[in-house]
This record gives sequence, C-alpha cells and structure tokens, in this order.
Amino acid sequence: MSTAILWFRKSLRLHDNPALSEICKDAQVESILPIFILDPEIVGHQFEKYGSNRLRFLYENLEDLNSRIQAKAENSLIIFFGSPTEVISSLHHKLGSRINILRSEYCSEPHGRNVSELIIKDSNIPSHFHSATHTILDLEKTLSQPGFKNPKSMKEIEKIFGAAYPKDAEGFFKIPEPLIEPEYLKNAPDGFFLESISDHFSGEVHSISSLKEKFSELGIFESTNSGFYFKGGETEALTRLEQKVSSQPDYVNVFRKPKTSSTNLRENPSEPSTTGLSPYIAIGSLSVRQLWYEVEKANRQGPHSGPPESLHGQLLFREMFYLLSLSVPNWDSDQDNSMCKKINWGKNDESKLSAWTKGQTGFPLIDALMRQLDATGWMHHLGRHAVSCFLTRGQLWQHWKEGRDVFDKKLLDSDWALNNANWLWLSGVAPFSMPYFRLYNPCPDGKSSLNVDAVEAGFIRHWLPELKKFPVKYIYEPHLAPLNVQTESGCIIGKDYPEPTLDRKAAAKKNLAQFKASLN
DNA sequence: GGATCCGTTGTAGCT
DNA sequence: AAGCTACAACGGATC
Repeated sequence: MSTAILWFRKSLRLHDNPALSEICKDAQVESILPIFILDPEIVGHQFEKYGSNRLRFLYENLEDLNSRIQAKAENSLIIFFGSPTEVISSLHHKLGSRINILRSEYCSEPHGRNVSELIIKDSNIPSHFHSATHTILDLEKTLSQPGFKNPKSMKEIEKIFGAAYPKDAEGFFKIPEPLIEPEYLKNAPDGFFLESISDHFSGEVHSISSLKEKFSELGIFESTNSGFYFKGGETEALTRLEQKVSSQPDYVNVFRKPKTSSTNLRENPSEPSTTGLSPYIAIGSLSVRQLWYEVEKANRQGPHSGPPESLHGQLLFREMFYLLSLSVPNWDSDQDNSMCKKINWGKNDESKLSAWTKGQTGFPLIDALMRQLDATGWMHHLGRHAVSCFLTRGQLWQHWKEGRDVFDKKLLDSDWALNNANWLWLSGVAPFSMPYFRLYNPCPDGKSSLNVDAVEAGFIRHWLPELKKFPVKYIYEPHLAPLNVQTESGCIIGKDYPEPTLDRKAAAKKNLAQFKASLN
C-alpha cells in the first residue's frame, strides 16, 4: 500500500504535467492524494492579495481540475489553506509510511524556492519538484551553464534556446513534446477522509464544494458577475487553445504583436485581439509547452512571422523574463536590483494613484483601459504600455511598484516574474530597449502604435459609457470640446467625467528632463 | 578602444 | 496610405 502526494502547485492541469505522468506510470504507487494549497503568503491571510476576479478565476480552475480528476478515478482534489510545509508534515503525520513520494513542480520565485527547500529538508517524505513545467527551459540548469549571461534581448534568449534545443533542418527549436494527459488516474488511499486530516492541521481543509462556500462568503461570485469574462479551467483553456491557435494556422502565421489592436470593436469588447491565453498559462491550466507546440504546427504549414513579434517570440520573452527573475537578485525591488535604474520618483501622490487605479484620470484611453482591467482582469499588452507609461515616466511620475501592485491584484495572468519584468521595462528603469524618451501619447490618433480605434472609438464608448455620445473628434480629449458639444453629448467635463489630471504635454516634457537628471 | 550598430511594438508632420 | 524625417538621444554589444 503506497500513496503518492500529487501537489498541483503551478500546473492546474492534467495535460503535460510531468509530476502526474510520473506518478501514473510508477508501479509502486497504488493511490494518489491530489492536493492544492492556498498559501497565505501568496494569496494573503484574508485573501487580500487577490482581487475578486483573480479569486474567482482561481476557483473555477480548481473546480474544473476537480471534475477532471473525478472523471478519471475515485478521487477528488483536496484544498488546503495554510503553509505548505505544515500541510506536507501533517499529511506525513496522518499517513506515515504509506506515503512513498511527493511530486510537484519546481517554483522559481524566492518564496517558492524556500518552501521547496524546507520540504526536501524537513518533511521525511522523498520529494521531487519537476523542472520545466511552468516554463519551457529548465531554469536552474540554464543558469548553471558555463558562460551563462543574463539575456536582455531577443537575440540573446534565442541563443540560449539554440544551445538548449538545437534547431532542426526546418529551423525549429527541438523542444520536447508536451506530455499526453493520462487516460486513468489512481484512486484516493483507502479509508482516507478529509475530516480526519483536520486533527493534525491548524489551517483549513476543503473539498471543492466547501471552498465554494468559503469564497461565496467573501462575495467573489456576486461582485464579479457583471464583468467576468474569462472562464477558468483546463477544459476552457484547451478549448480556447483550439479555437484561437490550433484551428487558425493563418491567424498564427501572420501574428505580429505590435499589429494587434489594444482596443477592439468585436461583438464582445472583452474579447482580445490576441489569443487571450495568458490567464490560463499563468495559472497553469494551459501548458506553455503545449502552446509552443501548437504554434509550431501552424508555422510548419507555410510562411510565418518570427520573433520578436510572433507568438513564439512572445513565449521567448516569457522565458527570458523568467530566467532574469531567477538570476537577478531582488527582482521585485528598486534596491540592489542590477536591472533597476535609480530614479527619483519622489513621494507618492495618493490622489494621482487613486485616479489612475479607478480609471478617473480624465484621459479616456487610460481610463477605459483601467476600467477594462478592473471588470475583466485582462488588458492588451499595448494597453499595459499606455497605462504604465502614463503612471510612471510619461505623466503622473509615480513609482512603478505602485502600478505593479495594482496589476498583481487585478490581472488574471498576473505572474511574479513577468509582472515585475514588465514594470521594470515599461517604466524605463530596466536596461532593455526602452529609451526613456519614447513616450506614449495618452491621446493617440489613428496612426498611434497603440492601434486604437480612432474611427468609431467603440472601446472608449463601451468602457466609459458617460462618453457614449461624444463625437469622435473630441473622444480622446473631451475637455477640449466646446460647451455646447458637451451639453449635446450629455456629458459635462468636470461634472460627468473628470477634467484631465494634468497638462499632458507639459508633464511629459518635465518628466523627460527629470528622468534624464536622475540618470546622472 | 573608439566608432558604429541595434534594440518587441513612439509621435508629429510631411509627401 | 505607406513611408520618410525630425525629434532627442540611451547604453550595451559588436566591429
């Protein structure tokens, strides 16, 4: 009688899950204990670190994972709320020598690495944390290669990829194929009941239904109803992968990120012009390797775009940022972080921060994007450029960490390595190719790189209904409209919609000078 | 070692 | 309509 603990840590999925596949083919293992841990260090002791959209998305992913487990065995997901080391030691206490292995995934974040180390050292259970599950590269192995250098451009990360996965004759990196979802799982250990674990554990133990009750009490289902757009779960992730990538080779092959629209006019304005797969990758219900593989299949059919603009390019950036987040100390800080220039951001201005966060800056593009973020948990990457430039070096001159924290709470695809990377980059402090004088105009015209819709401005009208009747001529700068136009549009600036927070041209000029001065 | 090149996605104004 | 140029000009890699 032997049991394996399968800890779904960053991969909430059955496909391409090395820990799961190993357990399934291990003849020593008779039963599986599939667990998920809500770590208060990550979600907050009162779940305060996650916005309600994120919590709801997480819940739906867990619910789907539970259903998929139940469909394959007499088994269910057990959800703990507490410290992972304590969870593992209480399981050991309860099941003792019946447990012969713990399998989970490698986690590159500082807290995650600590936890893994403690479990390996203290838990008395042989533990294996599979690498290359949340990323394509084995991060630790890549960093330990002789001559490893922090990659800071597409060329450099492509070089690292080339060394790890030499290209085939057609010029594709030879990346290991994603693992197929096992046909059957193993049952839960005999005589194991949820209730019996509680005696040994100071935190909470949940089935999916009791977790639903808990989350209902937090009000996350009611508060997210109106804007909730991305349904969580591996099932949904695989459907979206099929719809957006596998069945659309033409779309994949012409995909060039800067050409995609940051605002759009589809029937549902929440539906991205990009694949919209990032939330599923971040939470691990879609394997990044699986996505790479599906893109490659399309690319093999004919001419296609390439890095950095292609979908593979986007994934290469993700790998690059993951490597950096592991190799650069203090990745999430402005102190002792070699990737972070010292800029004098001064003291926070709470009113500016709050206007930005709530989408009340008086700049319709910025406000529409921020309200989309709040409602749906997602924003196009170019939109993220616009709002982060606006908050930091462009207009409001607020510290990038403030914006990062708002994103971290609200974005469904929030991911420690990537969120910090993007803020370091977009605020201009990181030595990537972002010359600080390259500013985005928050009031773009039709030619803007943001690819906003300047013809109908449907995106603005959707997210800022107060401007619904405003003529396109003034929609990005409504305060410039004559009073009679404002009256006719039913929206008086300063009353129904805010005056602009500041003079955008003067602020940009001043900030540019200040940024330059900070560099010396 | 100094010059040159290059970097995921800028803007404004002109032709 | 796409493509050019001026704007102002970083910093690391490469030649």
